[in-house]
Amino acid sequence: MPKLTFFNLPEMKRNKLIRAAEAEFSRVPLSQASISNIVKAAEIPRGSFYQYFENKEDAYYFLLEEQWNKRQDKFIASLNKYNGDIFEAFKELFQLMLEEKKTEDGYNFLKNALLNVTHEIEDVFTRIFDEKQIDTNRLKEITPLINKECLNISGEDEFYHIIQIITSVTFRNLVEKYSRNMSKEEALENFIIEMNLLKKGLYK
Amino acid sequence: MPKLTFFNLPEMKRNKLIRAAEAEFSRVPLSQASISNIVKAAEIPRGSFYQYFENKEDAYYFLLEEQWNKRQDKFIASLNKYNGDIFEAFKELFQLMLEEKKTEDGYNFLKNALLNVTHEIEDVFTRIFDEKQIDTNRLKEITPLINKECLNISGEDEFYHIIQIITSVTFRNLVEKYSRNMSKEEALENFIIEMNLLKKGLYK
DNA sequence: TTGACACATGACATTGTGTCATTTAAAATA
DNA sequence: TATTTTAAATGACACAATGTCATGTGTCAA
Repeated sequence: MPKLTFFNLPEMKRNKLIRAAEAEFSRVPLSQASISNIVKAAEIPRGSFYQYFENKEDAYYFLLEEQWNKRQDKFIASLNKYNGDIFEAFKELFQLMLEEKKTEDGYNFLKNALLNVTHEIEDVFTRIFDEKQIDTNRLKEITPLINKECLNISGEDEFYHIIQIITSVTFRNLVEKYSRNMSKEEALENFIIEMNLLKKGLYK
Repeated sequence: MPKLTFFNLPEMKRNKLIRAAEAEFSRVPLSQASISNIVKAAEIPRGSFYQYFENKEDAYYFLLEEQWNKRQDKFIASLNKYNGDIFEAFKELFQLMLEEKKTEDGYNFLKNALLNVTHEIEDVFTRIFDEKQIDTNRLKEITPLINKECLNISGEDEFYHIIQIITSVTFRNLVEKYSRNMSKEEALENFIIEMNLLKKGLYK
């Protein structure tokens, strides 16, 4: 997390810094991003950056989580909207991710994140469902919303694995969309085919 | 690919360099690995490294592909062994990957690869199945081996997606094994649960 | 013997990181 | 208001890494 001094910053200065960091992380993936570029764009001295953040990663994950939290909320809203149909909720989340326009700031930020998913980055995306991360998952909110009637599960344990499966497939479809520069329509079509396969089972 | 001079190197010198590179890429993930460390361990001058490789990445992907090709061969052998049962073949591949001992050189190399899967790295692991990569996929070998009788598919198109699904789930199980430091047994158990869910379908 | 060529070498310019002693500003206290 | 204390800002610096390039070395064919 950023240090206290960051949050105490006057809004204008903080926003300028955030925009500068976003621009740098949109230009190149985390590992190639440079603090020097960020401070140059934000017009702050190098030492100040370290007054606000531990390091590059600290700034990056702050931005990534901020972006992602918004979508988590929308996902939970979708679950409500579709009476707990988890497939429909994932489909809506997937579509939401496709909406990002190439011209918008967020597009390249997201693209760089997805094409360079370290385990830590994937964690940010999936921790909402992660049994093991008690403090950041939102299973208590999600689980009761879900309509388990239509899911083909025997025990509570299997439910967790179902989420894991849907998540990995959704995630890979998203990565592929960006790596292959697919159109919205093409990406959605592939996604739906795979979701239907998941539903009906791969085996006779 | 490494340059010609690399392959012309006397075997001893080349092996020493390979071992040095492997050691460095086992120590830290690609983005943090340093050429300086490699040349120090290999006892070659810095300029020589650039005589042999384009850069760090060039050396890395050479080693990664070398390691992975061996396992691809074993995967195809498994497919034969189980009369084209793709689930059994994937299970054997998964088990093979679990066999890596913590003490062995390969363990940390693999771990660093899996916990920092950029799109390029994932490509190395999955290109054997990739329709779009005509020169490196091995679908011509694999497809005829597969027993499609027991697969729940309507068209040829769906077959490709089935592979995609199994691959993503297998891959994530592998990543999780390393990120959570799971035992061989625990990892295998989870993997089997998810493969069975895939077979029977997630939906009633 | 000489010239051509491939390869080897390490110093160098450049770019980046994280730290720290010092300065500046703001807030608390007398 | 004057003084002290605390927090924040600043940029020079030490260190590490990258990729290049001018120069050196050795081999082989003419």
